[in-house]
Amino acid sequence: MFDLVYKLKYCNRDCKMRGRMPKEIQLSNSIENFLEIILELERRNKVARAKDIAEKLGIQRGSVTGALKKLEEKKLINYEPYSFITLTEKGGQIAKAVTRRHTVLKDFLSKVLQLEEETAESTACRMEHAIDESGINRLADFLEYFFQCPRTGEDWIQTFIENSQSGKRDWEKCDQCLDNCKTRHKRNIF
Amino acid sequence: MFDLVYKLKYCNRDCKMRGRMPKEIQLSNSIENFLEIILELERRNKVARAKDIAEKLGIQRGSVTGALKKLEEKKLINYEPYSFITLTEKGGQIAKAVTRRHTVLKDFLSKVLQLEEETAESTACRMEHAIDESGINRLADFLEYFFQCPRTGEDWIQTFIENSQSGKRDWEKCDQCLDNCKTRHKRNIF
DNA sequence: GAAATCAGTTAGCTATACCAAACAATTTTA
DNA sequence: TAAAATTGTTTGGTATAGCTAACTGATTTC
Repeated sequence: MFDLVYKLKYCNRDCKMRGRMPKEIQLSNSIENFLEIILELERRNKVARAKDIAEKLGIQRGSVTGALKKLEEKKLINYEPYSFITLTEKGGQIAKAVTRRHTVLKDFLSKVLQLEEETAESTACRMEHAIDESGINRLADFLEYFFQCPRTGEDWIQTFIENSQSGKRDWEKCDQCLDNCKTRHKRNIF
Repeated sequence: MFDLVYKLKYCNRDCKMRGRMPKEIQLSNSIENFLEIILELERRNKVARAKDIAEKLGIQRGSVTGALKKLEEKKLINYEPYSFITLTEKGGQIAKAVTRRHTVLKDFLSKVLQLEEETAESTACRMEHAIDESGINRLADFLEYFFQCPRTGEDWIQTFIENSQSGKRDWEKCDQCLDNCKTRHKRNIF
């Protein structure tokens, strides 16, 4: 029945809009957002409340009730009418994974690409549904290594930003720059 | 009427799922995908045909007709029933922008993060709708600078991948590594 | 402890984005 | 050029994800 989805090459495999995504395979962006926000509220207030979820997501309270029922059906939250809301084990795991994807992406956007705080935040929030675990793990590794390796890190970014703003490329200075790397590295070791 | 969308802070501003996105502000993922594929087909065959669009997107021919009508309404394509399909000026501009976002993201995923071809492709296809022009421009700058600067580029990536696979960090070798950078840089200049 | 307020639910509605299957137009080909 | 095959459209339907407004349950407050 969902054969087509798998027959496709490249992006189209996962690009199809949501109307009829096989449930057991992937959660919709909307559901991932719900879980993410419920986790946040749980951490802050022990339990999540429909009103706060609605506020955070910028949707009406009425829309929340429907979504909660769906989350309950999928056994992602503990919920019955008028009760408080908590994540199940399964729901918690997914919520944490989504949150991690968000954080890693935001770090890349703000710390490496130096996008503004708000832009990084909103972009990460949209991207977090688009990258899988292997991808996000690689990006996390990248970030870690990037800020540890003497060849990269803060000062590389500074030079990159300067260059990308001015458009100039001054390869005369590279020798000096590499020497500075060595100096900094020695300072960090001792 | 759409006030709520703008009042929200952080990600939620743009994270809301599609049912009622103000049309003049942003195109849906689905529409961006249509434009992208029509551009691709146009470049290959001069015009796009519903059948090929359906195939590329992995949807039924019937679903294409409906979408084409919407695209025509928005003046993004030239279309009337049973006609061939071409992009309007406006549609072409958007299609090119989407395609560029796709390409830049894919380059980052495959060339920097070294994700497999297919994973990079499908991830880029999902991410391309999530990043704005300023973000993609910065990422493009990043890629350009990353592969030009003697401190980064191919060999940095190789070391990063080795390190991220083995998990080991051998900061003893950094001096040698930085010297190698200088040597390579000299070779490239002369 | 009753009235008022706040929070959650329900009901009915809209828009997007798809599907399948029947049908119609266009091309191909025999 | 008529039948067959292909391509495009229409129709009626589903699922998601939201909306508003009326209503109901729970909690304050006086």
